[in-house]
Amino acid sequence: MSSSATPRERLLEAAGDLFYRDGVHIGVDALCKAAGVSKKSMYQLFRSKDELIAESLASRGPSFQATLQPGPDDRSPRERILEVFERQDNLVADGNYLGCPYVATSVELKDPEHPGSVVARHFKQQLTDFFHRELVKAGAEDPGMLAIQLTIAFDGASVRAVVRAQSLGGIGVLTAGALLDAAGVRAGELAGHLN
Amino acid sequence: MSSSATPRERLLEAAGDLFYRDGVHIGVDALCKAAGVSKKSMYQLFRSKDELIAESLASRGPSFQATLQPGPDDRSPRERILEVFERQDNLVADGNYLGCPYVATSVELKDPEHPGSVVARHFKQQLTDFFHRELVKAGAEDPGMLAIQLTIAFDGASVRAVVRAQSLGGIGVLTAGALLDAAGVRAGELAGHLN
DNA sequence: TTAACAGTAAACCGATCGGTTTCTTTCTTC
DNA sequence: GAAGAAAGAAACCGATCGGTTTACTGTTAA
Repeated sequence: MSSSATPRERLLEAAGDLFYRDGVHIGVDALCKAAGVSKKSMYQLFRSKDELIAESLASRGPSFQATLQPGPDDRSPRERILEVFERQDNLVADGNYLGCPYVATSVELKDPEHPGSVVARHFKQQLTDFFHRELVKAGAEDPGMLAIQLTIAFDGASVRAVVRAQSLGGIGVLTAGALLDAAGVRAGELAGHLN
Repeated sequence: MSSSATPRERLLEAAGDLFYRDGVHIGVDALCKAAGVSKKSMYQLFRSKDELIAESLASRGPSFQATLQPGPDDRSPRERILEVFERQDNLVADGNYLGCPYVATSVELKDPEHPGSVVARHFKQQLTDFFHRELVKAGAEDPGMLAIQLTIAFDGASVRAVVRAQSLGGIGVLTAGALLDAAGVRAGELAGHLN
């Protein structure tokens, strides 16, 4: 039950929800009310609203990662990469999708030195790193470059879902597939199978 | 000189600048002060701040289009498409790039029915339409799909520039090129030259 | 000359902003 | 049961929010 969680946990959860749903400009009063925590407690637990923004983003990192990235299995790197885009497609299709929380926060904050922007940059890099690991396994020629291209496809698809306010209908998966095709990363292929 | 422009023009210009630089949550007082227009005049010229957001976005549409899309020339569709990504690369490299104004506004507003979001959706479609026209000229197999993929690459590259707060270094051009490669749209090729 | 108009400056409205403070309740731990 | 810490409720701070109103200043046109 949520009221049994500590004030800190309740604040982080409410902040994650409300900053995502309404944007980081939502007021501290509304946030504390939603969390069932007094402002006094909030300002004892966090130095400022800005710090709460950053910490709430950071606390959701592992959960977002688990949502998007498949755990270890024996599928090919290409399949595991495309799985990320399929999961994104499902997230969008489920409704209430308002874009990648890290991107949204970065865009709203404007300042790249804001603690929230720093956290966002860090977690965005983790998705690129996942792509990179898989591409190395696949023996891709330029895994660094291709991992960035896939991240671009991911964020571009996310933006499309937000701007058009509709489902992606597999266009993200297709775009990622096209990028993998262009780089010669084929299905079922592992580095050891080459040559 | 800007003070010789009409109050309406001054408001639209200041709104375009400040909503982009600081976000749409900037106050009406600061905006009117920057425009050198009284709040009374503003509320006579625009029904609400929300309408001003939408109108300022719309008034900048043609200028943004001219900045990104090449005019008629005799280069190949592929070259003209890649030109868009080169111009985006230059925009980012010039500094003070805070992402596509339409995407930023959509993300900040959250509500897809907000008049600003409607305008943003409309102008984003115009970029996709440009890609589509060029791809038809090039005789691409599925110009509608590919035009969307290119728009995804464009917005993904834009997001990357914002989140990482650094130049793109040609990654957008390369990503678009890879998508065109995967679809078989080659340099110097026009529909009439096929077969 | 004067009446109408367009525009600015600034006060004003209730509400909310981020943040602090005071007071009270609740819970733990002897 | 008493002492002490933790945390909630709510008042409070100056500033700002979107929006309205009043009062004054130019310009224009009859």
